[in-house]
Amino acid sequence: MDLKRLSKHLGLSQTTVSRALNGYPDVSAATRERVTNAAREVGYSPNPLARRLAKGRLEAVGVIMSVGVGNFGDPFYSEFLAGVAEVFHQADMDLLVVAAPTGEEELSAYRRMVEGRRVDGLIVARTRTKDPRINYLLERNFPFVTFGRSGESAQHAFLDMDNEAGFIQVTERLIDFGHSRIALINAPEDLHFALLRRHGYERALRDAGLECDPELIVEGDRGEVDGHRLAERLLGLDRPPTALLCASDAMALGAMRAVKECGRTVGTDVSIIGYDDLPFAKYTEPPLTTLHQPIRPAGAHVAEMLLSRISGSTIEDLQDLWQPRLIVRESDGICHSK
Amino acid sequence: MDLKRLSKHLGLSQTTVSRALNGYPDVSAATRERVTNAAREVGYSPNPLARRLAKGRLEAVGVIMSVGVGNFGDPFYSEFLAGVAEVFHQADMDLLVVAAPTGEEELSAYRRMVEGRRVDGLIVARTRTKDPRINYLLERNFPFVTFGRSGESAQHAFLDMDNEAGFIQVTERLIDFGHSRIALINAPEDLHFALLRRHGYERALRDAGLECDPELIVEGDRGEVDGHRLAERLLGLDRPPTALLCASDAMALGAMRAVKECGRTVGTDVSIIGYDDLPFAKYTEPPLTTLHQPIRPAGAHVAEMLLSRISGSTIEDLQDLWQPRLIVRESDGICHSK
DNA sequence: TTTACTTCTCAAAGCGCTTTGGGTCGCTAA
DNA sequence: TTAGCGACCCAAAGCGCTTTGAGAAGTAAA
Repeated sequence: MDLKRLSKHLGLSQTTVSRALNGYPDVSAATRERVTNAAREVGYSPNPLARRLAKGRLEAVGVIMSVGVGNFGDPFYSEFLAGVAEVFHQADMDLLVVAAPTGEEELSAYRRMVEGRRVDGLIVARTRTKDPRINYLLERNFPFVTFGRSGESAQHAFLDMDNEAGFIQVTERLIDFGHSRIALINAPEDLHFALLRRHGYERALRDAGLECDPELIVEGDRGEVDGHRLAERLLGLDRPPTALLCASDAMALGAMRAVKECGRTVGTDVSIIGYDDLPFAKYTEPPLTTLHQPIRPAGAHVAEMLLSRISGSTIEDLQDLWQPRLIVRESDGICHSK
Repeated sequence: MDLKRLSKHLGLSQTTVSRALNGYPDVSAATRERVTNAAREVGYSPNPLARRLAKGRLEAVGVIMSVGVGNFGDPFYSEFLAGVAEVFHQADMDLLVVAAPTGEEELSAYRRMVEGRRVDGLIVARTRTKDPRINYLLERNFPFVTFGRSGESAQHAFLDMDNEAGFIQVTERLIDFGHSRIALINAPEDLHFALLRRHGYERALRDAGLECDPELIVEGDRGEVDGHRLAERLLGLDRPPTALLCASDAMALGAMRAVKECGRTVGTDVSIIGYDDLPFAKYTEPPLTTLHQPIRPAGAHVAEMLLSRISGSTIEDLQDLWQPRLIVRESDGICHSK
């Protein structure tokens, strides 16, 4: 059923029916009522394509997942998208998602979205310090908000976890436990959050007057596997660390294995702290101390920010920092080495 | 830049330019060349809205994630969507995703998609035996393909893992190890795959002439938590099981904890087998024996199936069953109880 | 020279909405 | 009585494409 037939059926013009349905004030209450009822009865709903074409708004937003090869098990997007999707659904906006591997192809996916006029705005996650996607969007002056800051954060809307504060907190915790050789098993530092985490780590170390041994800072991107590999290497050092700060629970899990394999015990001999608070973290042995971040709510919040960005809010009002929450379990503790 | 301006610029009609760009045979090679070049130069790309409106095709498909509360950490959709999204991106189709909790609201999300003419087809995952979404789509005769079978599988396109075969295999494996009291910690059985897994389990038991004790079949839906709770209960039975077959790695992880808590050791005293082969499964203690299913490729395949369904393929040609792959690690073994 | 095709191009009619820019009608105020 | 003003309603012009139905030009056959 389309507008034409509906209006014919009602003996009214398309104009009037359209305006009645869209809440314009220049139609009488009686007419509006009649129209609304009829519309409901015959199950009329406007063709969104036609509506959008006429209005010149897309009523759609997009998110481009940057997928790696085989980083299965990363629950991030599941949760994040759930939050995002729900908000846009409420707002009657379409959410387009595409998956592209980081790199040239990724950028072309962005171009397709903006130059192909498919969406009114974009969400970008997994931000990098030097992020070509952000530069691109900035220079096209296209509405977007990021989850995570970047090198250009001042110029765009974002929600981010306060990674620096989080890592200051956990590093201080380890220092308080008496650890002085604390290693950082970080994510690749082109990811901006990883950089900030290192800053937090170094800052806490410096503030406590501790040496900041570059040998103790390593990075990798393959979760458990790299966590294991890197921890192994660290523990083999002449002066091995007594605590391992990991950029993710997955890495922490790999690190745990490495610790056990060289005959020491996690929590007493060497402390481990993760990040993410994945459900399995409660069930590792020992249960993993970690930092919690509410991904789903974050997704929802980013979505809301984009909505208000699109409707004209200024960037300054759209820059939020959330605090991660420390979840104390049993994988860390007092330093027993001399 | 729009068609009108481009064609004016070229001194041609919109018709010709349009047809040149869309590969119609009735335009001379020279003209086509001229048009294509000009289009590239000025960066022309057709407005998808207008195109779709004119063609009467939406060039979009949708997937509705059924999100529960707080089932964070479920990497399923991350992987699945990555596969799906990539295929549709290649095919130049938009992928719409919405998230809705199971129930009435979920169904209305489906209605919005089909009656609101937003997509040409849908993908439905996490199918249930009696699945109102499937019934709805069936009765509207709307193109869709599911990941997972349902009570109505005969009537729709699907890709599914052969859950029954998978569970026959692992159950037989445990039987071969000498286990006779094997428990099944299942997902809620309204999820069709859970039902099929039980069938496989029961079938293997019967074929081996073993008793099929209903006391040993339990279900839950909260991953680690329920795995732990249910295993605890099972181990407290008068005649406790010596093997726990779990519907997911998450549950298996919870179950492992329960086993250890009551002082027995996983793999020798009680065998545990999971399902999913999440990355952490390699790093549990002991490493978890499990069934692997390739989610990302599955997503991609489902997407391709939908594409061919939309372009007219018959349902019979679109019903595939993939075999899960057994990953043997160390959480199961010979039964040592008398 | 016609006739009959090809080959290439185009004007115009949609697709299903929204919006602009008037109208018409009945009332009040002058 | 008439101008002026709300309150309602409508015809028509887009939005930016695709597609239909035909026309013009050139070529080959008769």
